[in-house]
Amino acid sequence: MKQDLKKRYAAQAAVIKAMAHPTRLLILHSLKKKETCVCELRDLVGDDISTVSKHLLVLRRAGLVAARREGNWLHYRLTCPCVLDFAACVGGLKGKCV
Amino acid sequence: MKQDLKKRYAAQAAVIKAMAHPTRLLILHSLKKKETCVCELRDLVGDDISTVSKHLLVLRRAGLVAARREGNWLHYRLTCPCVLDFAACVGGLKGKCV
DNA sequence: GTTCTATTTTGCCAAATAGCCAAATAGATG
DNA sequence: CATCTATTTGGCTATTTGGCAAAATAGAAC
Repeated sequence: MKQDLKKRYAAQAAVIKAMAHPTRLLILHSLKKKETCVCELRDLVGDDISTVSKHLLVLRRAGLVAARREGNWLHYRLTCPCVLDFAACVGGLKGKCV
Repeated sequence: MKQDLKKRYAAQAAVIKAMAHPTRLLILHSLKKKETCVCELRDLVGDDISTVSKHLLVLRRAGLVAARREGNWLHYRLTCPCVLDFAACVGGLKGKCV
């Protein structure tokens, strides 16, 4: 495998991996509608808030979300809504393809 | 989180997770060009053939590839080329988005 | 300063993953 | 039948992940 190719696929895989969790997909879809603070996301997801925070860290590191502070709250937002078009494509994969 | 929603995101995440590895992305992109046997993929990837075989199992289970036997060889093919459009979008994520 | 609230970080554990090697399998061919 | 070839499976180890709970942090408000 050529080195530059290897690097490019590693970079792509890192982003895809960040999306590869049900909770994180839920968060991404929720953020598509509007900026949301962590506690609101915790209510939506239902996990411990520290767990939600870790998922947000994963998404932040991948460059998929960013945060904006407003008083005590951190408002998270999607940086690149286009990534969710993909999830829809993937949605009903089985059965549809050859 | 509503149950049906949870299930849908779990199903999507399973497919995305299958794509979330540099070697598997390489394999998928290679298969986009043409059907390929395992030994050819091993040469391309450079890992042990058993490792490549396991990656193919992951992709098969996700419904992303399928195999066709011809003599001694198994020819793998992409079942749903559309999934790769996404990888391109994800490629240069950092820097491009807000 | 202290206190309160939202969020992150740390520590821990169980489960999943990726890789190699060796052994097993499936089909072709002698 | 035995043998060869392509591929898969099983076993092992090292590493990563996801979850909770407790402790730490950052900023607002008193």
